Amino acid sequence: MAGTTRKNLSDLELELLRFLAASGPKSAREAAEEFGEPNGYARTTVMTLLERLRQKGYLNRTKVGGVYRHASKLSSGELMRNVVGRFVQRALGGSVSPLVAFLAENPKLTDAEIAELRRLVDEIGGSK
Amino acid sequence: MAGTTRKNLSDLELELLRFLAASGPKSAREAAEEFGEPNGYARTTVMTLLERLRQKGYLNRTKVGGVYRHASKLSSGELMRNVVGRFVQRALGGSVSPLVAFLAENPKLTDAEIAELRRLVDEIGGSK
DNA sequence: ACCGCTTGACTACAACTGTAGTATCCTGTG
DNA sequence: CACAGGATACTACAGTTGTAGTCAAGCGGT
Repeated sequence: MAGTTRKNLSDLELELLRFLAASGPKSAREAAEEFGEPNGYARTTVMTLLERLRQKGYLNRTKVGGVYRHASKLSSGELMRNVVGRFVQRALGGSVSPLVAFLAENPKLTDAEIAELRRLVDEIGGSK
Repeated sequence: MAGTTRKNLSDLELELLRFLAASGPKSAREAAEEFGEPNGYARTTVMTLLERLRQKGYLNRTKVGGVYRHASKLSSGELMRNVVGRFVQRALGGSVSPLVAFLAENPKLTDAEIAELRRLVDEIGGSK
């Protein structure tokens, strides 16, 4: 397996990583401006987070024109899968029922999501 | 709404709270034996956790026959909803798509869960 | 060659977590 | 009533997280 077991991410680290994964590689500067500022974090805070993410193995860093560029190793989708999977393990003890229950009670689903669920249900129902 | 915004739970705290919510009120002794021991935690560790949970407002404590009895304020179901909801906010930025995607890719669903999803889909589809 | 500005490294520090030892306080028993 | 034992409280300590300041190094201009 390709090292899916990286270190834990804190909430803030994850938020930044999600941003990076979604928006593509950023210099510290850009990250600070596009993520930090709007969220009220100082430049140095963002840099600390970037460094921690890097040390935890979530980022690739390459110097481009004298400036580092940080890119998430995981795509947005991979990251999300990872995060949800970890959550299901750690917080739900491996059971997905609470997810299903949550979706069932909280039907703020977009059309796409509904379609996805329908597809899922059909698929399972059909192949069974 | 009745104070849904309690303090954050750490992983371990949550694990213990899930146990309490699922198994009913326990004395520290029982919690240590039934939760701590099997998981390799010392008695005092469990007691620390109980106390932290109590301070965070998740437990009711009543002295019964000279011994405290700790009960989760939330039912198992409420707790799970709470936890999932918080996770969706904090870690997924409010989007449930990753949950749907996770379920779609990870179809280790029980029959009951599948039925629940089907019901959900039908319900939404129907009312639309 | 010097200077300011941009980047990045190092340092800081309190709160929270995981993990538990030690000290104290009841309560029943003799 | 004094003591043993269990129950509870107080204390500890290193690692993580949120949050950022300060210092130093490099580069682009004069």
